[in-house]
Amino acid sequence: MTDYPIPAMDDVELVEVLRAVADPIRLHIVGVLADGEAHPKTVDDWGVDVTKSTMSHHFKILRESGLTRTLVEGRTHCIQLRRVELDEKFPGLVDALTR
Amino acid sequence: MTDYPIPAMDDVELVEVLRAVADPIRLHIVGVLADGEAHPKTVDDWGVDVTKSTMSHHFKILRESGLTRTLVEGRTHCIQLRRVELDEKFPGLVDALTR
DNA sequence: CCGATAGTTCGATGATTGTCGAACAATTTG
DNA sequence: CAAATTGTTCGACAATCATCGAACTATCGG
Repeated sequence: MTDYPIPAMDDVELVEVLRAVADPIRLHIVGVLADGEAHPKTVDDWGVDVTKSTMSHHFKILRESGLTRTLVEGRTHCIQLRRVELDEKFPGLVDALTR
Repeated sequence: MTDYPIPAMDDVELVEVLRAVADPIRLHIVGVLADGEAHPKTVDDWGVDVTKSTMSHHFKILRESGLTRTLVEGRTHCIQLRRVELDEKFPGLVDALTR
C-alpha cells in the first residue's frame, strides 16, 4: 500500500500553488475537482488528450503543490481538492480559480 | 513616444494570468501593485536582486498577460494593476493573490 | 497462478523560461 | 550638442518543463 505524502498546509507557498495551476491541463483538472468530490484518476474521464504517464505527472505536481490529496482504494486512485485547508490559508483563491 | 499595447480584457485568459504570477519576482511585483497606485519601474525600488533587463522582461510578461498597464511620463515608466477590469473578469483573484 | 487493469516511475527529448550583458532608444540636463 | 538617466531589445546560455514510451508495481478476477 503506497502512501502519497502531501505537504503540511503551513509549508504550502502561494507561488507554488500558482505554478501548479499555471498549466492548461492542471487548471482544467482543478476545475473538475471544484465540486469537492474525489475523482478517479482514470485518464479517459478527464477529456484531455495526453498519455497516462503525463497525467500521472500532472497529478503529482498538483499533490506536491498542496492543492490535492490522493485517496487509494484498491486499484483505484482518486484525487480531491484540499478545499477546507486551502480556503483557510488562501481565502478566495480556489473560488477564483474555479468560477 | 512608444506605445505599450495591452490585451483587451476579453482576450485575457486565466491560465495566462496564472502563468504570469507563477514566478516569485512577478508575484512580488503584483503584491507591491496591490495598493492600486502606479509605481515607477526603477529597479532599486522593488527590493529584488536582478538586472534591469530581467525586470523589464518581467514587466513585459505582466503586461502581456493582461495584469498591468504601463504609463509613460517622459523618461519614467510606471506600472499599474488593471484592477477594475480584473475584478470584473476574475472576481476575487487579485484579492486572493495580494491578500 | 495468470492475465487484465490502474497507476507510477524512469530516461529521453524538444520546447520554454529566467537570467545576464551589451547594444540601442528616448528623454532630460548641463 | 554632449552626457547622463531610464528603460527596452537582442542574443546567448543554463535550467526547468511537458510530453512520450517502456518498464515496473500493485490489485482484482477467473
